[in-house]
Amino acid sequence: MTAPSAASPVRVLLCDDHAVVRAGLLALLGSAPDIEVAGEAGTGEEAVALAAKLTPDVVLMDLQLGAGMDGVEATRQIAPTGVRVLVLTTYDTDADITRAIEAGATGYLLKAERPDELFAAIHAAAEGRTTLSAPVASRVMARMRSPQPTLTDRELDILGQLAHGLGNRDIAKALFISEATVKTHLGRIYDKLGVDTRAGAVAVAKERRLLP
Amino acid sequence: MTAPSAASPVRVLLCDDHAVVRAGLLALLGSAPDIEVAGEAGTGEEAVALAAKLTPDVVLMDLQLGAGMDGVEATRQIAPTGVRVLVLTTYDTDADITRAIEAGATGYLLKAERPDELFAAIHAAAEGRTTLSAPVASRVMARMRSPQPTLTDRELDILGQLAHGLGNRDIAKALFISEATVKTHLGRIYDKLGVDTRAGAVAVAKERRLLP
DNA sequence: AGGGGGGTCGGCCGATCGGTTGATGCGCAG
DNA sequence: CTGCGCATCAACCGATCGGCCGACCCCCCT
Repeated sequence: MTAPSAASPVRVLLCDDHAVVRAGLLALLGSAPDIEVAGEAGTGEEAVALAAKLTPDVVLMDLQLGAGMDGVEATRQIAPTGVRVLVLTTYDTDADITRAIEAGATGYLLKAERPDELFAAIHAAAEGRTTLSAPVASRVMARMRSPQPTLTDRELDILGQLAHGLGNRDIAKALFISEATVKTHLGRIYDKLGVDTRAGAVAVAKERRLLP
Repeated sequence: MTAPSAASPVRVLLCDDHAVVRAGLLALLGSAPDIEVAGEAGTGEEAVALAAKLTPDVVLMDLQLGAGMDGVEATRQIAPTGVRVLVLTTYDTDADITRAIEAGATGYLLKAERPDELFAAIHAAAEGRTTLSAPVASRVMARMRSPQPTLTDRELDILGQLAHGLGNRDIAKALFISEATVKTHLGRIYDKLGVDTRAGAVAVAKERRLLP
């Protein structure tokens, strides 16, 4: 190791909406001598504020934060300030990974990861190095090889209404466009999702977590 | 308190597929003097085996356990042995709550709960008393007042196929029944879910986690 | 100026869906 | 025995969907 273990510890800000998980992480990280928990946040808004106030070395960020700002949005606001964001979440969905990375996350770990990997990843993140959990790395590579088609914002709008079970006419009214336009978008959505029915599109959308 | 705090501590078995959460809970519960972690399990199968071997006072059970046996099934196997099962999970979905309770869970806590509530709930569970997180209790009460319609097994079959985006003809073929029967079931499913389209049914099904 | 991607429309038509009514057989509790 | 719930099937009809054309506009980029 080139990094001295007796040097100043890495200061970490926890962000998770589950109090039990926060408390658990707090206790867990407390057992690592060279890691210090500088603060805790239960919401995205709190995380952004505390990251600015405490300027920790690393923010440990969950993506699902219940109501309000989600982890991706919080990451998008924190990353530009120079504070490293290490995502620690449950899901390894393509959409989550992509959004987190393009929001500026330094690393992406799964909660299923071994604790010592978590410690290592925190130190890596503090130095700006990227760490990805194995399944995440795999998915990233897979995506590189065969790029998934990306839905446009408008297509996601249509998909959102579709997931509420609305018919074409109602979707049209909800989005202030004509029914013909809805059908055009739907056709493209089917193409991109590899599907040919509404129900199938909703299923794939829920599966890939394309919708909130 | 009638319970002496200096008496033998409550022995707890952790079951969660996330190593980080397990380690965190381990550290967290270690800080409670009258709670002792007797073991950890990362899968349902492990939990069942360890519950039989260690006979802890309480099993802290997550419902989502990744692949293999889920938390409900594990609970169903552990509860009859007399070992209390305290569910500690993320979601407060009607379906999850119902299934866990009817599987024999003694309590149902959310990970968003405060740690001291968790400690209290563990002690309560050890004595056979039930603890429910506030949102869970609310949902249980709401369900009591206006009982949600329950889908029959067959209807869940149809719903499962529907969630794959199949058309009526394909659903019929997949389940070895006639298209007419599929439509009859669908009509009842629409009624029960308060919906009138296939896409809507899929959305509600995914929302309430009626499907695996 | 040209080109491309995204969003917006319209029309057409066959296939499918959604709703309804009615009927049969089965198991189970009162 | 007699309901009752559940699963199964049939036939019908209007409404909707899905797929296929082609078209226009706007913005960004080369």
